[in-house]
Amino acid sequence: MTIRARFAPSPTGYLHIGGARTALFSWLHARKHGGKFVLRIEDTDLERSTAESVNAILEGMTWLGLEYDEGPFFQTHRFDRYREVIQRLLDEDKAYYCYCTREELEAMRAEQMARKEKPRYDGRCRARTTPREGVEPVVRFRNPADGVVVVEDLIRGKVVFQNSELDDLIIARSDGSPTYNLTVVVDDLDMTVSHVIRGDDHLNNTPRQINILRALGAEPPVYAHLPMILAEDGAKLSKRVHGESVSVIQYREEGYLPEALLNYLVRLGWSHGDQEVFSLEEMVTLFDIKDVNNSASSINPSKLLWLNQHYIMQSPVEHIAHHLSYHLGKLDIDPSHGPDILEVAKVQQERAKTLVEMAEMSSYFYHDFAEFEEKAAKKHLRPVAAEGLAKVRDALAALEDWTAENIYQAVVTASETLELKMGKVAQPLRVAVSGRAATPSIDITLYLVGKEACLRRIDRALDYIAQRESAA
RNA sequence: GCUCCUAUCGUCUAGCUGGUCAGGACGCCGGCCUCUCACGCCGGUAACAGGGGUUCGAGUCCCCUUGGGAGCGCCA
Repeated sequence: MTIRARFAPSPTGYLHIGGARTALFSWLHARKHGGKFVLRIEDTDLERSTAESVNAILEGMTWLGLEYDEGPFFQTHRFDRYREVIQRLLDEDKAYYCYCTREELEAMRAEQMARKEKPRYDGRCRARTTPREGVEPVVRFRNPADGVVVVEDLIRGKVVFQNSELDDLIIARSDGSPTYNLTVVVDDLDMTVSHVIRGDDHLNNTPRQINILRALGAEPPVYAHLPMILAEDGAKLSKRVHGESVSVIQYREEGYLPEALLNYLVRLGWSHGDQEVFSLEEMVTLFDIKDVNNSASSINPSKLLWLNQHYIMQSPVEHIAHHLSYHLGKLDIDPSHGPDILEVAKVQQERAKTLVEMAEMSSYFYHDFAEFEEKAAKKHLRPVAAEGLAKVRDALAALEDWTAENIYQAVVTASETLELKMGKVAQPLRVAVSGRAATPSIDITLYLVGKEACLRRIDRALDYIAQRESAA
């Protein structure tokens, strides 16, 4: 049997972190077994589905690199097929028309709740043979009244449901459109899906789907229900309370590498001994859906950040430069004017936790900064620093070859002649040239900023100190 | 309310068929390195939800309680 897994999001928003992990696990399962990964868009809810959401999901999948072998299939394109199946169930008396109005159903539920019973359809239209005037009927599936449904879940093990707990669910609305539980079953069947890997929240739907499947004379696929991903505060992830931080694309905008997010996600509910870092290839070979945990996990932003930094450090510099260029662009910086972006990326690789941070801390390489960081200037651009600064300035101005090595020598020589520790000269110099107290090593920093800009900025710092002195 | 799922450091987790000083990672704290920041290195912090069983022995198996989550829609 060839393995066929699928990811079936409904396009009612962007691709969120939980959906991304579900997609990843399903994708990994398919890849590991040399199977196929199918993408299906569950857009039968015409009210809430949007084309923008479809695009956002596809964009998210592409950015993560979770390419699909088939699809995207749209359920809205398959209505004829669903109608056919519904008709067949009706013909075989495995489904029936229900003429209850929404009001009646609501009243029934309210009564049941009042009696502390589980709200469920009581089957009052099961035996009805005549239509009701003025009511467009829905179609209900005739669920077996007794016996049990056993879900053999790859993650949960055997889960048993009593048929008596299940009611006759609606498979077609009064306008004839099919509902979720019907479309899922038909699609998984038609698309010969062998493994349904999805969120835990669907576990309770599974016995209903199995019953429909059996009524259709089919055998159920293999199920694997993934534990939920909770927000940092342990609450359910929601756009309303957690904002954009649940959107995959938002992570891209905030300077995360897709491989870091993927690595972070794969460790949520899954592990392989003590290993923390996994390349995509390793995930594919090491991942086993059976090893997935069964309890929910909360997302931990600081660990994601750590992984992101790890990947920024480990990646080839070209790869980082490519991403850095995107984020510099967002800051209105054109990296073609200024130092080689490869060199910038190289020196910043181990200092930035995100690419956004890297872009921000690299801006002074490309243009003069507006003003000195207040704290840095206060601490380092003091009158006592003026002499050292002036001395280095002259030494730097005299340099014929603007190389990191020569710059380093100039700084060392200046501090030695003044009998100062190197830091006493380097720190003011750093602030003068970059506007801030933390940069790559002083020689590289000056080298990348360039001779002309360095001298100009040192003069500016000297003016600043003089002004400060006269003000005092 | 009913049904289902679930429970190891703050967080992610290891702990296969019962015997470990309950391990790793992130974070946090301290130290080293050092021109700053960061990296790196060294060290520290911190957990088996509670209660019953089974057993010579339970984080591990069973039951109960409590906590958390999901579902109970003409949403998916």
